[in-house]
Amino acid sequence: MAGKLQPQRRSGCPVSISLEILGDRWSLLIVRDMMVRGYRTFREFQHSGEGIATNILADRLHKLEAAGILTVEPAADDGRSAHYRLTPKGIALAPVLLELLFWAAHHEETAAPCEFIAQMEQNRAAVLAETYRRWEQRDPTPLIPPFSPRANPKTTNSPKGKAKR
Amino acid sequence: MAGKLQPQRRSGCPVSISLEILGDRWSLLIVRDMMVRGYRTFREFQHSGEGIATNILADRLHKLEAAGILTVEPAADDGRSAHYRLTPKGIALAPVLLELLFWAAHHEETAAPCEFIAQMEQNRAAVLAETYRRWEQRDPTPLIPPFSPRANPKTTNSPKGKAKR
DNA sequence: ATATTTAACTTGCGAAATGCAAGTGATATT
DNA sequence: AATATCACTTGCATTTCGCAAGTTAAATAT
Repeated sequence: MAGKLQPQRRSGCPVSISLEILGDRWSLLIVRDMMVRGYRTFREFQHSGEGIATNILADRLHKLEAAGILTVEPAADDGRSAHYRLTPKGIALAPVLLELLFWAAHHEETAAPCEFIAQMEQNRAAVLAETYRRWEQRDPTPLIPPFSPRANPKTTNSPKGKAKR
Repeated sequence: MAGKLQPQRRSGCPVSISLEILGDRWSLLIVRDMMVRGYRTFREFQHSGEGIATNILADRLHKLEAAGILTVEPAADDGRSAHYRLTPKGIALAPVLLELLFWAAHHEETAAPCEFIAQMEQNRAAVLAETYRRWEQRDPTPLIPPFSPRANPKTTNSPKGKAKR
């Protein structure tokens, strides 16, 4: 509800502005989940592997919505659930995510197979086109399977804890 | 001196790893200063417009060095000063910065002239090649002039304050 | 019809990061 | 010899983060 508007920018530099909106450890990860994995619900983000806390997740979803990067609407089939979706402004982050992917794949030890990365790098345009198609057609099948399936077993409010009382 | 090694990764996803290293409001801005403006000294980063606090700047420079993104060496001509320089891993962030630049230029109100942006988008490869050449040859002339020259007049430890006593 | 789950949050709280102003020490300049 | 500059560091108040637990409404099971 609180449509908090940005108080002021520290400069007019586009890079600086990007970082004011997206410069934290979680925002782009949520965008990744929506973009390449087809995630749409709070629950899916929560269990996507990196173990984001629920309060932080709620906060980031609000901020991304306020920034015009995603929208929310109640799920048609389940009154409890909501569906988050990238806006055109949100899906336009695809090239940024792709370059971050390539950079880390080359310079850090990641779970991404080199061969797979090389293939994507040679077909950059096709990968982006397919990403865009999936978004346009609301195709929720994952573009890329999650690397390293069981990365962080511990999750806040683990369903394992079976509500003691 | 404290070469602090990353304790552990939250997942093997390259995007996630990128964000663990670069996911804050300042790190990529320092990389931008080095890459496109040719900045090399603490002082230049400090006065680059966005008003980073000196303790944060020192911290980020250490972390970027620890991550292998930049190196430091004492300045040849001035014993007080140090020169920071991007490593190959650091200059490889050029495509990421470029995409962040394009994204904000299209979707936010920035100080970047549309015409200028359009030209860069059409010559992406050339822009990257020139960026790389400048780095390789240690050419410090700015690739892009700072947008919005006088953005944030207030700076920590402003030199205006003329050391009262 | 009632009890139990489930989805999506919110709240409380200690720990860590951030931002600001001032201070320090080693050069360099006047 | 005195002063200015560079690259930090320190102290401290404020903000954000991360974790665990609690809440509300809607769906499902009994």
